[in-house]
Amino acid sequence: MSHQSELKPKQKKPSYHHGDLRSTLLNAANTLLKETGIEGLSLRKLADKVGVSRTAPYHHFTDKNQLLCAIAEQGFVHWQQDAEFIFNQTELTPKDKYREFFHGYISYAANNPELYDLMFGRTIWKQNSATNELRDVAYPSFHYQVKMTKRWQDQGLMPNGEDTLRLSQVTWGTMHGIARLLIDGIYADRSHIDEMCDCAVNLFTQKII
Amino acid sequence: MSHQSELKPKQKKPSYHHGDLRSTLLNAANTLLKETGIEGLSLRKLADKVGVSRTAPYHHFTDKNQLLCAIAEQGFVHWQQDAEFIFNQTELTPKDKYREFFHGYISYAANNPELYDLMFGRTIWKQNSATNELRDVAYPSFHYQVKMTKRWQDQGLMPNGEDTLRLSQVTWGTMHGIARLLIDGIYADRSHIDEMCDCAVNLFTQKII
DNA sequence: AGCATATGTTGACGCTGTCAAGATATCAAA
DNA sequence: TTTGATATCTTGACAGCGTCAACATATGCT
Repeated sequence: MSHQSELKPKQKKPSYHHGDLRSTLLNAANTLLKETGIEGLSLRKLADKVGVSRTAPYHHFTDKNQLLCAIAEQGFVHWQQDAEFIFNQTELTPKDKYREFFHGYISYAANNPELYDLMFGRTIWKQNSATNELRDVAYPSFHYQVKMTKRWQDQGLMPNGEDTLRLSQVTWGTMHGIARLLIDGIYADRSHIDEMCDCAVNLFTQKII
Repeated sequence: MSHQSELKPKQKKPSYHHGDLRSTLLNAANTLLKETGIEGLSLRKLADKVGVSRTAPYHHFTDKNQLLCAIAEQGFVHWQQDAEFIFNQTELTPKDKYREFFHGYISYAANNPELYDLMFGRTIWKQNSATNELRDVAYPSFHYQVKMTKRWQDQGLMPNGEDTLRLSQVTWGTMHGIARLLIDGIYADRSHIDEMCDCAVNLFTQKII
């Protein structure tokens, strides 16, 4: 109560109401997530860090789950932007674009392990706990990947004989699997990222191009 | 105290000491894991189910983590046996063997989602929380996979140009990724398992064989 | 001005993992 | 066979967690 003034920097007059608690919580949650991982992220610590009482967040997120979904939502937006930026590079050959995309995906995961874990992990997706808002952002990202796979097939970069959806699931599965092996530290090391990516790209793309 | 006799079936005389608590706990934990997942598996529920007090398990496992590692350990033993059984099938061609192995891996994951999640998930591996006993069982399983990849290369089934370790990481990554997508219900459905596996096998194996 | 609503607070509950201290059984040595 | 060490199991306690209920205060509309 008395120490609140110190903890709300951008507020001229310390007031009972925070004013911008939702986004402040989201930002702090992102930081806390990076530092301590999903397991270490508790609503109480978060509220404490922001300087509000433990139950204040419940006026902005019905659930801990909703908070996690909101963080993941932001992650998907960024991720989608990154992907589109690469696909819009006009000076790259299709193969180089795909290689870039593959490396970018793995790098994103390796550089934001906890966020990746949240976005693509079981905490959210298992047991249908993803919010509708999250689905609305995430599903188009998934579809976008399928669309690009179709294009790669049309361009002759990837085998035309395979069903597009299956091929997309397999190539995405590969990126996802490598990302997870790296993040979880299972028999894969960060120093091998480039070699692993190149190896995968070689396997998936036709020799001709 | 008075109800203990009912809860220890294979014990003639109900006694203060359980007699075989460690393995009883492991069995019950496996069941509980299947039913409720890692998140739902608590030491207290487990102890209650077995009919002992909440802290009794601590005389057999220093930690919840140690219990989880012990369960995963059993999983790896079974998993390794399954893999070896396939590799020892003499009447199959190398490609069919590989296909069988791939399908087997994914099926194992799909049929034992919670166990797979424990064996290959971040709960255990992240932050170096795996016990030495678990490593002693798991690492050889990983190496075995590399050994088999080398053989597939020698047989001309997989491209010889790629580094064996990288190739092994990529193919395993693919299986792991597909397994995770299935388990976590992310844009992959159980009904597509066979098609996805076949697609991946096609991509990884040479057309000639 | 007054009232509904949004947003903040403390108190409480049951769940969790785990430590400490005490109870009881088992086993080896005297 | 008695004794004492050790293994095993017990209850009590603590802090941390998510979350509900009840209450307090600020904001905004009529």
